[in-house]
Amino acid sequence: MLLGRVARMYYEHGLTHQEIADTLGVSRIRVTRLLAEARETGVVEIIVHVEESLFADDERDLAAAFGLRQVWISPSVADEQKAARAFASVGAEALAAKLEPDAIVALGLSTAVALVAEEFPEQPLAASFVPVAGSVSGLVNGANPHELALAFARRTNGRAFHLPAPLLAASPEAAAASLADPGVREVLELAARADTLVAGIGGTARGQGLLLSSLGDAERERLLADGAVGDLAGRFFDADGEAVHGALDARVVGLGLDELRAIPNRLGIARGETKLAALRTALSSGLVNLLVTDSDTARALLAG
Amino acid sequence: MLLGRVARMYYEHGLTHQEIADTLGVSRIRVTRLLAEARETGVVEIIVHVEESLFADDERDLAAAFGLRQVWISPSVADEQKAARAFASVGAEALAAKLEPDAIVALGLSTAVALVAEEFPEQPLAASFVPVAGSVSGLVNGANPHELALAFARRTNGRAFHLPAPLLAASPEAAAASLADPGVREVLELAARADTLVAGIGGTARGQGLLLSSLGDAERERLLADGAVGDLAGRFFDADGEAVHGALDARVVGLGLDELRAIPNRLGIARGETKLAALRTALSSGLVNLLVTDSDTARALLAG
DNA sequence: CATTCTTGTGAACAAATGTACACGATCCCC
DNA sequence: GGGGATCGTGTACATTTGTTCACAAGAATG
Repeated sequence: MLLGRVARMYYEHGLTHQEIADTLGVSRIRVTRLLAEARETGVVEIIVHVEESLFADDERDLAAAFGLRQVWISPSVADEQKAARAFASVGAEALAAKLEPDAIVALGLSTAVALVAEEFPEQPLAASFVPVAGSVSGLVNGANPHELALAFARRTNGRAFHLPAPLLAASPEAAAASLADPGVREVLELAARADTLVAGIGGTARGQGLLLSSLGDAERERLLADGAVGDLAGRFFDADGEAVHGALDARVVGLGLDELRAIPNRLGIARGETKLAALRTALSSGLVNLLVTDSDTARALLAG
Repeated sequence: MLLGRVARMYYEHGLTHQEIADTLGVSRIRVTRLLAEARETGVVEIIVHVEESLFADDERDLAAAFGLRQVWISPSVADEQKAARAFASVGAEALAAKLEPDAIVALGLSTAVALVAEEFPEQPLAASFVPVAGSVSGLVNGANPHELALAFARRTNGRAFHLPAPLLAASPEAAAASLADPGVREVLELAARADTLVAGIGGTARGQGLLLSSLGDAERERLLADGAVGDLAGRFFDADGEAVHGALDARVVGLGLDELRAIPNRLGIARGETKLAALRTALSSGLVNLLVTDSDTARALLAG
């Protein structure tokens, strides 16, 4: 149990890596790595005894300003990688707080939610994770709803459902055919009965989000012309938070905006300047009633 | 609650001091200090989940070799200050493990025990701490039995007893007079009924320990001539672990060696090459049955 | 009111920690 | 048995952390 000895020498007796290496007859670098391992595996547990959250003020203000049930804010830092991880871990905390055992969780496709899945603590919850829309083809590094469901299910010892359909069908007819499939119907009906929705909120800037980047410029222009300001789980909405019905919308295989809105807990996960407009609308129109964002975005929302 | 925010940003989100300083608008150095404070005050708690102790093998071997009930070993490091603190904290752990609520603890004078007192965790035990011998005059930085008792009592919300007498009286007659004092008698009788004795073990090298260093060279030579190899709580013993009766012994105001030996838990706290001979005798003759030492001393004892 | 002490601060430096890279061993899959 | 991937390792370096020092503001003391 070298790991444990090293961990105790370091954390309980305050020896340096070098001193530990000397007494144990191993290299310093090995001690460094053992300590990292000890932290990762939970042999070393670090607890911060603070009830209040990091940005309690802003969280309260934001909830009040937009009539949200609860808000979680992660610290913004220059280092994008760190900011992303912090954001994801706050997202995981938020979801964990809202999740009861045996809950049904509806998942929108989103890279943000994918990161949350990676940070989600391992705990037996026996929840069901259900995609609200089909999958994107090609390489999308784990952001497909189905993969999200799998990742969450693995961590919570829960069940993952698969929606065997594309997010965007080739034509409205193809979408209708997909929706008529009993397997697809069944899963979407389950998603519609979810207790909690977890979804990213997308903006309309070029290349934003998985859905938009899979479209051509022409289709994007069309969306903007129809008044789209952002999307929630693959469904675009306008400045009033109402669905943008059109050629694109008819090709999406997934729950509609009204069905999403009928889910009691709707956790929106988004940050960044490019998402501001979409966020404002989604928040003020009640598309989501729970929010995870970062401190910069929070301040921008409060300032606006 | 700046402290808590800093602690969470650092330990939960992994930001660096500098990043935290930037987001919070304070200097980096201040963040460093807040984090140190958070650890000290217990806002941040670090737990190492390891059952087995650091030197489990040596502890078992040492206990077997000398017929001890239990042994605790602290890591030896080159940095003397760190080694001393590690030693003290292991000593504190050992004592804490043996201490039941309302226990009576007899305390020998010893700088080692003084360090243990400083590291002793704050916990309500309501124990009684009783000196087994009188006090040394002059500046002895907290190692006087009386001060030890106070330090322990403060940390455990317990009671400290005072033995109003010198450790070493000017003459055997003066010692006898001290011992005849009802206040002194009472406290010593209480000490004799203690559940646990905590004492350092002294060697006979020049300048060693509080008692020896207060003696002249002539008296020291006399002791050696009488066969003394070390002392326990102010009482010198010979190679058989038997009391060295003589001029010096008659001047000590405190429990005798036989009275000390009658205490059920006898925790000896000592480390270092200069203590080896005294330790060997104390251990093999059963003067103590519980031992706290460091890994170097432990190995030397096992090798010998 | 002057003055001593304490307390808190940051700059500059020293020390400790973490990371990128290169090397060698081992395991696996053909 | 030959590549090729993977793992564990240490060196050299970059980054982060902690410590020392000097200074300034405020509190306690004369």
